[in-house]
Amino acid sequence: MADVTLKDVARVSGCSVATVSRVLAGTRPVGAEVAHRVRAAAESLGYRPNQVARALRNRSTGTIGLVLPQITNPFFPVLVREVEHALHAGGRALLLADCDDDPATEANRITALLDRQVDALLVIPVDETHSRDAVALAESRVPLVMLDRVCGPGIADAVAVDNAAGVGLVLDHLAGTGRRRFCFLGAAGTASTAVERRMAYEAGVAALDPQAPGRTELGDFSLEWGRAAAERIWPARPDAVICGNDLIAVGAVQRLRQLGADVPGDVAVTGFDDIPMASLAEPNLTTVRQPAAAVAAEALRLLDQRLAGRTTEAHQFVRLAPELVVRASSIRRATPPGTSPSGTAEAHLNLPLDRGHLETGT
Amino acid sequence: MADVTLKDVARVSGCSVATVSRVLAGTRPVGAEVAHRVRAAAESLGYRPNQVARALRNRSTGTIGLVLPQITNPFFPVLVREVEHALHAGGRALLLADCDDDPATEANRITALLDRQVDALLVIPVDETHSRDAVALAESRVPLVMLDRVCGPGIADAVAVDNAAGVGLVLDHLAGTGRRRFCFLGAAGTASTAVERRMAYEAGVAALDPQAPGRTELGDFSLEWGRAAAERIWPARPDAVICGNDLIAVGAVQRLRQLGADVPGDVAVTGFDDIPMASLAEPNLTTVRQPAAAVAAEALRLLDQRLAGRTTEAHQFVRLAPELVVRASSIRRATPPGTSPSGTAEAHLNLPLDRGHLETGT
DNA sequence: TTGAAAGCGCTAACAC
DNA sequence: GTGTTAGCGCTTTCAA
Repeated sequence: MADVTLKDVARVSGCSVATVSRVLAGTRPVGAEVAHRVRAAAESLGYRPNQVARALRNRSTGTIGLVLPQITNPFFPVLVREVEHALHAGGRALLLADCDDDPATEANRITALLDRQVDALLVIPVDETHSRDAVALAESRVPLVMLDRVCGPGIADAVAVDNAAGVGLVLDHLAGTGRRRFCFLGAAGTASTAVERRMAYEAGVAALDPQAPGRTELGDFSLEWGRAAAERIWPARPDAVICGNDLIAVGAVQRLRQLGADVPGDVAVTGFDDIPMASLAEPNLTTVRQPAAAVAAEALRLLDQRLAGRTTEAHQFVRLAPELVVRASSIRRATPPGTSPSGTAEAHLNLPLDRGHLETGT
Repeated sequence: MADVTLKDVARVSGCSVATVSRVLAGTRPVGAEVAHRVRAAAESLGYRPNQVARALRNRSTGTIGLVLPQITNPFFPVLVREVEHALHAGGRALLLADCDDDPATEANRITALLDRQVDALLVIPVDETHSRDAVALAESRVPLVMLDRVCGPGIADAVAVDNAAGVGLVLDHLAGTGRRRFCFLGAAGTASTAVERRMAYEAGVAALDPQAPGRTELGDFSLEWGRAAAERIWPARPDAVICGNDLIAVGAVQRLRQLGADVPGDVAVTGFDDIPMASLAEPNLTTVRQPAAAVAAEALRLLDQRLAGRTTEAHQFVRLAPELVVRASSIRRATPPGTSPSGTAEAHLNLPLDRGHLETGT
């Protein structure tokens, strides 16, 4: 039962290892009768090709590495699932590496996977700048595609959601439902998602609310920080809190309510990503959905393209369109409360509601 | 820069591949001067041992497979993280397989990983009965440890939380805070966690509330099902809803509130696992915390023990103690509402509050 | 202490 | 069509 090799199958079926290999791989024509004998022998012996030997010989392990910042970040598991399924469906396997949100760890993980001769790498870079060198180095050794987050331009193929467009959708929606005092709770780091969302917000909000840039808090993509930031921002009495991701938004909603704010009556709160938690928060969170399955599929398509050999072509950067998911956290009630419960009504700006879109397309 | 082999290092340092191998592996004494030359050459060439070749020769890939039901189940990512970090710290790597909660897929994934010559397998079985054969087969080929969930007795080493003890903690807590009409929303399947929690509930609740067994709903470990089940159970006006996991509990709380129930005023709701979402739900969810880090560490300890050779010893089954985390969803308010808001006060049983514990220990 | 050589299991020339 | 054989890159006897 243990460790049946080609040689065993050859002996039992009375032919050479080469013939057996050919039958099993179907790589070259083989006599029908012999082929049958070989297959029968392989079957009865329970032969399973040793993938390590095959990998050494073929210079291909059939293994893809996925390097991500933190598997406990609730947006990533769905991405992992999509990637895993696609890979196994193609007879490949997934080596997973978790970087603990640390670029140094990320560099180590990447070299560890390269040492293991992965055929290609999928990387969600921890940081737009600090991940650059490790990613660039890896890209020179093996096909590599960044997904969800990216670092630097032209460093490798990449697929990500159009974060600017997503923020644009949020601003349109909030402005269109009468919100006028915006603020932003985002991540300070240089993860590309953090940067892009922050920049898009600044660019888009200027026309809507000139004071808004002064009401920006930057920390990290966590729930705890969302709570703390909400506390700092609330005295400015915004009527719309745009958050860099769903975790921040959920934390913000919790704290705002504790502070006596009515969400969405006094203040709308929006997130980004549409993690499972978003639809469970109280109130359900308006957010920007990332097309996770499409991101994974597109990343693998780019990878297969590189693996198929067109390795010299220029790097591709695919941007996928996000989708606004409007839920309770940003919806004006049919019967608005007569008085501003917090007693701090503010002057509102008057601006056209249908401002230009922010989407940048590809 | 690409593909420096032992032979290259040997040539540059002017000695044989055998010597180079010995220097780098430190496996046998080598002349100090030669050793130095070798190391310098390896360094300057950027030599990295090819793990695949090493694996073929050593009959060990340094790779561990982790097979789990669904990475999107929010309890698993933390387990994955712990396992991944422990493995990489030991110079090993993690092959991840996601079974889509399907035993047939699970069997395929397991053989795929075995074909890739994983040194050992960590398995969270999808199902107590349907996963059995595949796990048993795998266990005969390679060291294998089940974690979190188990299947069948004595099929392999296993480490899991003491689910019965956990349910006991919940029952004690609820009974001790005056709850008297219990009901249970659990999973119908034969995942071991589902079975053990269900059985423990039935065994433990009998003495507290003879009618309780009639108020049991069984479905699956999902939020959606938790919502539906809450709707079915509410007409019976329980004052305590014990759920098989946190997802069910969060769903139940949502629907109960929609139905006008006051949680925890009218009815306490408890979960199991303490996933991140539990502390975010409104109200925060009382639940049973699984010691995820300890589960992972213990599983790897058992694995290393097997890998170290004591392969003939009897299977070990380690049970880890859970911890009750009391949060708002089960706490009686300091000032209880004078009237039962739902207007359906029920007769309460009178039972001693300090019933015997359910814990079974190891 | 060092080198030559065998061989892990497989595939692909290259012969016949 | 089929067999023989040379490696893939590494570790480890076995000799020297």
